[in-house]
Amino acid sequence: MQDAPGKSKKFELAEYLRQAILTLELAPGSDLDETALSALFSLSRTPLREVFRQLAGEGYLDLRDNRGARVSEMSYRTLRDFFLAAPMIYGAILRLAAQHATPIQIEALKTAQSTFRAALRDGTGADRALANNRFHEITGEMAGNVYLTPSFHRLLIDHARISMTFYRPRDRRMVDNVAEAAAQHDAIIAAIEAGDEQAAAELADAHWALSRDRIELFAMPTGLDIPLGRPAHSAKQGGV
Amino acid sequence: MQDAPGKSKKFELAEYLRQAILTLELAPGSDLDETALSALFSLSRTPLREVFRQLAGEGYLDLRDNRGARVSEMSYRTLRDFFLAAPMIYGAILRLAAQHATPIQIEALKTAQSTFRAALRDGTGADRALANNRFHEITGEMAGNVYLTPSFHRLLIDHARISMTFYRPRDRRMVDNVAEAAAQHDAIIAAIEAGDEQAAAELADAHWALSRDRIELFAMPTGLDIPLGRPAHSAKQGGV
DNA sequence: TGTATACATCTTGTATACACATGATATGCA
DNA sequence: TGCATATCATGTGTATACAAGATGTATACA
Repeated sequence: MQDAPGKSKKFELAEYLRQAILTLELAPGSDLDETALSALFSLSRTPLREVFRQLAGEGYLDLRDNRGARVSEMSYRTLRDFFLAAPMIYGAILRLAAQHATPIQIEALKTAQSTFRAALRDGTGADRALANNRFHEITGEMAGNVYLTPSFHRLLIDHARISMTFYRPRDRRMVDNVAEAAAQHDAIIAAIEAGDEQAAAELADAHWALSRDRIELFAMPTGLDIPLGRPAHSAKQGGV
Repeated sequence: MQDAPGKSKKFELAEYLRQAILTLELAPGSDLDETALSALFSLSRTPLREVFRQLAGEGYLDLRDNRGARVSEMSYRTLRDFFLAAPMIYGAILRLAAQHATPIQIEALKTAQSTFRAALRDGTGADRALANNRFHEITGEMAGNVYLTPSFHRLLIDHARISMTFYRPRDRRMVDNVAEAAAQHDAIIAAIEAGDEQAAAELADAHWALSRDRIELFAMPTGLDIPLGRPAHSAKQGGV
């Protein structure tokens, strides 16, 4: 699966783990088996363990002495911490992005945005989350502040996982919400291209407000329209 | 030197490297020799390399493929980035610290502060930098926000290194400046203990303003009171 | 039946040997 | 003399073997 040595095996492994964690293919808190992964990627345990330590540093994994690696946890505590930190950090990132973005980076951002829109139309939830993640990572590169980047990356990791957790593609309001998020991305691109840092900062706030709304839609769904006494699990609703 | 196995050798090594980097004992950009360190800590290269990767994740080291580890660089760019990010992050940290600090943490902070004052009186520059670093690390623990912590730690690393670079213990104004910083620490403790987040946030700003002043004192020294033609390096000025 | 201890098994941690990449020096050719 | 290529030295990257620690199970005893 990953024997094409276009990049090093370590890089492939790290990339796989990152994607799998972002898309919840590897659930928060789940254990990673060194021997199994080592066999799967035909890589010995030595470099594999180095990758573990690196990903732990990036916030994807937790390492416990003598007891192996786990995908980093998500709790209600982290959700609260998340929405405290995210608007501040992201506001700063977009402000700096508007100041410093290069034409090449702006092109990359536009490309990422069309990938994101394509994922909204045709892709799976994982495609959508990864494309969205890529879009925001580029804004981080534009900002180019080494002191903000580490926290921003941690935020992006859990942003992807929170989105994967709370998004319901069957809920019309969710779909509308995400469509609006895509529109905000376009506005973000415009603000950055214009070098309008004030607009960029305001869009950052709006983008997180929308994200909070999405979670509230999940936490407070519309009531089920089913009379009492009729078992809910028999309410079949058809295909994809 | 480190054969007391109170903690694991890996931990000892990591701790040594962190301290050495914070105090500029290991200069920014300098190369680390795996074999030499491996011999020095009587630890094989395998665990040593794992420590390298971890410290790279924490921002102490840069890893380059096939070309070993280096102490992470400091440039004029990082200095600018630093003072952009620091007030925002530290303001948030102190705000949250004022909200969440536990009595035990407040005790730890007071202890750290007396250690810091002791270092000001009797200690070396390195003692002072490490004690100051510890003080601020505790405020980070108090805030307890996993998304802010990584950036805050990066800031603290370079804060220590910047302080070590720019502090002149022979300059009276520098000494006054640092004494005022110590007074601010006391005020920070008081604000946290009182749960006064507004005061804490304002102190964060003031603390960074003072730090900027310190660097300006270095960049713009008082003119040498020596007639032209007399070589500066012969101006001997006596002991510690 | 419940608890504690010893043993077996599995997993993680470290050391060592070797393979591979990089950079410096030397050698051949124009 | 200048440049290109070959060779070698140094140091990084990986695999494997073994040691040490942790967990689960079975047995003995209260």
